[in-house]
Amino acid sequence: MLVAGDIGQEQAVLRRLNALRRVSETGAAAIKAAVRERTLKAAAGEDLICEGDRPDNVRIFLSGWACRYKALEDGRRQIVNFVLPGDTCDAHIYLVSTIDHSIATLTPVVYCELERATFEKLISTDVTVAEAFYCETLATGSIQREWAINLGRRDALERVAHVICELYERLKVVGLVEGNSFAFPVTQTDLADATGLSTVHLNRTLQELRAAGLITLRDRSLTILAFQALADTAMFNPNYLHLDRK
Amino acid sequence: MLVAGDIGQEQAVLRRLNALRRVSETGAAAIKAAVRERTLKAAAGEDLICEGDRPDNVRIFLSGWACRYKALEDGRRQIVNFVLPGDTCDAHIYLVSTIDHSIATLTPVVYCELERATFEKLISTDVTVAEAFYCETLATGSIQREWAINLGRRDALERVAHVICELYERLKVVGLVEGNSFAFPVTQTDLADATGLSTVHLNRTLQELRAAGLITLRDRSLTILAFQALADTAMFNPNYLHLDRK
DNA sequence: CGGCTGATTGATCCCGGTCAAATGAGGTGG
DNA sequence: CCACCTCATTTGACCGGGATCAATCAGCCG
Repeated sequence: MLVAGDIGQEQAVLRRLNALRRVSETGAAAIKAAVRERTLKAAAGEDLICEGDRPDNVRIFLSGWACRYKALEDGRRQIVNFVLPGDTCDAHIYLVSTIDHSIATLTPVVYCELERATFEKLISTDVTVAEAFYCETLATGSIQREWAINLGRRDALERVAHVICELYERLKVVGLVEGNSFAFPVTQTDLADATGLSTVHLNRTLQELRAAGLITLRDRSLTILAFQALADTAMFNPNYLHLDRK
Repeated sequence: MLVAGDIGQEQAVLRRLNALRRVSETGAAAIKAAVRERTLKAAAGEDLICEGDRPDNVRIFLSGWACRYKALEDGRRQIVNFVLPGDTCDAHIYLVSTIDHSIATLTPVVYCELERATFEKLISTDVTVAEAFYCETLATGSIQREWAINLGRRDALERVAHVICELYERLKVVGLVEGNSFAFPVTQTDLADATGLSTVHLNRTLQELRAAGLITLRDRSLTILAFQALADTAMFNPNYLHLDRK
């Protein structure tokens, strides 16, 4: 139920890229064509690529959730970012010799892979396409910086609230928020790994957010009951997402 | 004393870019020429650009240290990265509409600013130049991800050790390590903000590293007494820096 | 029904934060 | 040369947020 129908899935990609930087008509057509060329599926809980691998293709996610993560030798794990429908993973990644993090699916996903030549052809067709993908890279970097302050300087309640606000904004751009609710297929273990908390404390923090009347979370569906209050407790400022929606 | 002589400062830039991805002869010449075009100086403790500003130029640092940081309304601050000689800040940044973080100098610095047109001309002269700057962007993103796991999943001792290992490797590439020592012009307050610790605890952690015989730090000079032991306690793996030195 | 995964709760502990003060190293003006 | 100020480092005492350990519970599947 998290995977939308196969037709029109490229809409998420266009919505996301257009929110970052407007793409021309011809550019949009080229993206659609490229995306349709090689569409793949993966089940939940699969590693699409692992730290240490040689980089291969650029991946564009059409539906479902994934995450980027890094692990320490002793098993500690940090999710460094979520990958949502419409997100592009690592444009130009083929320029480096090894991958520095892993990407795992959290749900069944539909995505497309573009080989280097295909991707380079795509961005050379139209300067607005090249710029949009560049903005995607810049925005991903910006999110990563925000996560640094989230992990380094916010306390547990602020941290969890912040991640929820971010996901809400990012999902809204690609049309996956209805009212103030969205599918939230993330395990508490995953959310703990994303916020740098233990699962026990994450659970208690979620309960605190619920008790404060800020969110509802059950059956993998999250509802924000009071967005502004949630954003205030998180000190959330959406600028860093670079989604210039009017 | 932290600012090297004005002649040949572009060496750091070339050394760094070449470590990321080899640049052609003509590309190197173009970079040198562009860097010489507009060289600026700034004192220690200045903000070169602030969160919320409109992006202006691409900056390439020739000497001195700076940092990128983000701050919360209540004054909490997180340094999200250090900027070292040879580093380029935000290639293509002019594509987004507002800057999401600030850059402050930690020492007097010499850097150059390239306007959009100049930068675009530079990367269009030679594909190896464009690719090298792309790799710089990718490497910066990779470092940011490593910092996420550092802040989220390593304890104080591991964290501080890790940052030191990273700085050692990055400085070595640009020739700023002599033996196992390098200039370390970072205040304990700054280092605390980089590691997400309080200054008090950072101080105690440094003492622990000293007591373990891993480092020496005085008069703004840091010596690594036992690199492998330090890397082991940090669980440091340099792959994420993407410095493919032989 | 048994087994599995994920959510929840309780009890205890400790890493690292906070508060407060002392020490030291320039830097400056009289 | 000294008094004084500022900024960085260091130390001591105490506290609390969040980790850890250990069950229990709930839903789902074969």
